[in-house]
Amino acid sequence: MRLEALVQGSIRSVLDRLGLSPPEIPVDRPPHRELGDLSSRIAFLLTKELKKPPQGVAEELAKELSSHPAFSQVQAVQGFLNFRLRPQTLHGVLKEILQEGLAYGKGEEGRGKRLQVEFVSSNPTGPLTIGHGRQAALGDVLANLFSELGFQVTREYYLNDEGRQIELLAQSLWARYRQALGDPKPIPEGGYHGDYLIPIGEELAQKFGNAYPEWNAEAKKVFREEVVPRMLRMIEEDLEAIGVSFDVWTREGDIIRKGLVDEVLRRLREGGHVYEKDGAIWLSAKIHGLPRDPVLIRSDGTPTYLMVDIAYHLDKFRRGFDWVVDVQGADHVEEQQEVKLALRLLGIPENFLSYCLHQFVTLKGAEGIEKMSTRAGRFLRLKDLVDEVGRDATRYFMVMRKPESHLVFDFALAKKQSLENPVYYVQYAHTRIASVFREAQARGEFPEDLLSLDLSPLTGPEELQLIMELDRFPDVVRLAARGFSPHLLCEYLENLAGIFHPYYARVRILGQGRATPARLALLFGVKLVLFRGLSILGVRAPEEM
RNA sequence: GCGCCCGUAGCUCAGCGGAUAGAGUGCCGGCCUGCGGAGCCGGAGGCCGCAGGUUCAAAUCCUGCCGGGCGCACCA
Repeated sequence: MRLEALVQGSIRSVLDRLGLSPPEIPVDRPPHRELGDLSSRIAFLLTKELKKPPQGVAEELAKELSSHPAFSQVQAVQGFLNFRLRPQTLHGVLKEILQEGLAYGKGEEGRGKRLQVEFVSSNPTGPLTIGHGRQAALGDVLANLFSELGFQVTREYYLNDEGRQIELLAQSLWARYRQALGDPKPIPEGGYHGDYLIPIGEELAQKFGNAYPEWNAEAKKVFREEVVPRMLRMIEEDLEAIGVSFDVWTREGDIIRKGLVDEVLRRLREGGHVYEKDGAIWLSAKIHGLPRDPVLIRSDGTPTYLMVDIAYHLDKFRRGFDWVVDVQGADHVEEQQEVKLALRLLGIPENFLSYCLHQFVTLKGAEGIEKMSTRAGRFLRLKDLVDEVGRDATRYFMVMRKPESHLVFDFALAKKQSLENPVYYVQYAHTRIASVFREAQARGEFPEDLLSLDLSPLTGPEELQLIMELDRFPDVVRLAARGFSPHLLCEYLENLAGIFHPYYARVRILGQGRATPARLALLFGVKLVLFRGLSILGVRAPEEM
C-alpha cells in the first residue's frame, strides 16, 4: 500500500471511532527529517469541530495511533502529527514496487477517456525554432503523462497552409527565385527574410528558368504549391530531431470544407452573439467581459483564423474527445479567451477545453538571436539545436521549468557531458546501477528472484529514504499531468538521483553478504523509477554512457 | 491605457496556506589502493520586489504600487 494511503487509513480508522469523518486527510512530508517520515495537519482541521487547540487534538490522535504496527513512533508537535515508519513498512513498499514493475506509477483516472493534445501547430512558413521546441517537448511530455493516467491520447497538429501568411511566404520565395536568376526583387512587406528560402529559390530557378518573371496569379499558385510541401518537410525533420510524432494532422481547409465555419456562424448569429460592422462580422465578446470584439468574417467574406479555430474546436468536440488540451505560446492569451467564450456560447461544456500556456525561450549566451522571429529570419532552427546538444538534453531542458515561466536555455550547460548538467546527473544514476548489475552478474551475486528476498538488511538512512522517495513517484506523475507541470518530474528525478549518488558513494553494494541481495533489490527499484521517469520525458535511460 | 505571465541565494530556478524558505550552479574548504571520481562531504550566501489587508498561521490568498516579458490586426 502507498504510504499516503496507509497514514490516511490509520487516521481515518481512529476518527471513525470518534464519530468524525473529515472529507480529506492531508498527508505531507515534514520539512525536516528529524521531525519524522510523514506528517499530517489533520489536527488543525478538526480544532473548530472539537473545540480544542490543534496540539490537544494531535496528542489525542497520537496516543491512539502509536500502537499501529506500521509506525515506530507517532508524535504530536505543535499541532502536527508526525509519523516515523518501521523499516518493515518500507520494505513492504519496495516489494510492491518491484511487483508492479513497469506498471508502477500508472493511474486509472483517465481510463476510458479520450484526450486530444494539440501542440506545435506552427504555420508551414519555415522550419521550427527553439521556441517551437519548447512546445514540442511540452506537448509530447504532457501526452505521455496523460497516457500514464490511462487516457487514450491523440497528438494532433493543426496545419494552417492557406491564407495571407502562406501567400507572403510564396512571394518571398518568388523574390529569392528572381534573385537566383540575377533579377533581384524585394521581399514583400511583412514577408519572410530567412536564408532557408534561398536554396529553394535557386532550385526553382533551375527548374523553371525564366518562366515567372512577374508576381501574378499564376506565379502565386505555382510558388505556393512548391513552397508548402518543402516547409512541411523541414518541420517534419525538426520534429523527428526532437523525437515527436503526431497521430493526426488537421488542415484549416478540412474544417472549412466540412461546413463547420458556416454552422458556427449560423448558430452564433441565431443566438445573437455576432453583429455586422464595416462589412465584417464581429463576435460580441466585450459584453462578456473580454477586452475587445474580434472579427470572425472579414469584409471580403473570408473567415479569420479565430473563426476557423472555433470551428476546429467544434470539430474536436464532435469527434468525441472527452477533453482537449491545447499547448500554446503566451502570445495567444486573448485568442484563448475568445475561443473559450465562443465554445460556451455554442453550448460546449466549459471543461472540454484546457490551455497549457507557456512563455518563451531565450538562449543564454547567443547574441543576435535572443529575440527570435521567423519572419525576420532571426532564429535558431530546432534541428540545429538538437544536433548540437542532443535530443535528450534538448527535451529535458525544454520541460525542466514550469511552462508559465520564461525559460533561459543555457546552451553551454546543456552541452556539457558532466554532472553539472541535470540530464546527465539523472542518466548517470541509471547507468551506474546498470553497471553495478553487470558487475553483480559477473560475480554471480545477482539474486535469482528479487521478489522473494529478505529485505531486512535495508536499515540505513539513505536506504529508507530512497524507498520513501520511490513511493512518491505515482503522485509526481499525477501532479505533473494535472498541473501541466512536467518540471515536477524533472525535479523529482534529480532529487532521487541526488539521494542515490551519495548513498552509492558511501555504501558498498557487492560482497556484503546478506545485505547485497537486499541492496540490489533496492537499486532495482531506483533504476525502475528512473527509467519510468526518463521514458515519460522521452529521454533515454542508458545502460552505458 | 487594457489583458495575461513573471519578480525567492551572485546566476538559473523549485516551493504557491502550515513547523528552522530549498536545489543546481558559482565561490571557499575537505575526500581519490575496492561496484564507473563523469563522484562524494562540509561552509559561507536570503527584509521570498514594495506597501497594506485576510488568517491561529502568508514566499504562498486579496488589493494597490514598482520592475520585466508577451499580447491588444479584417496576421496566424
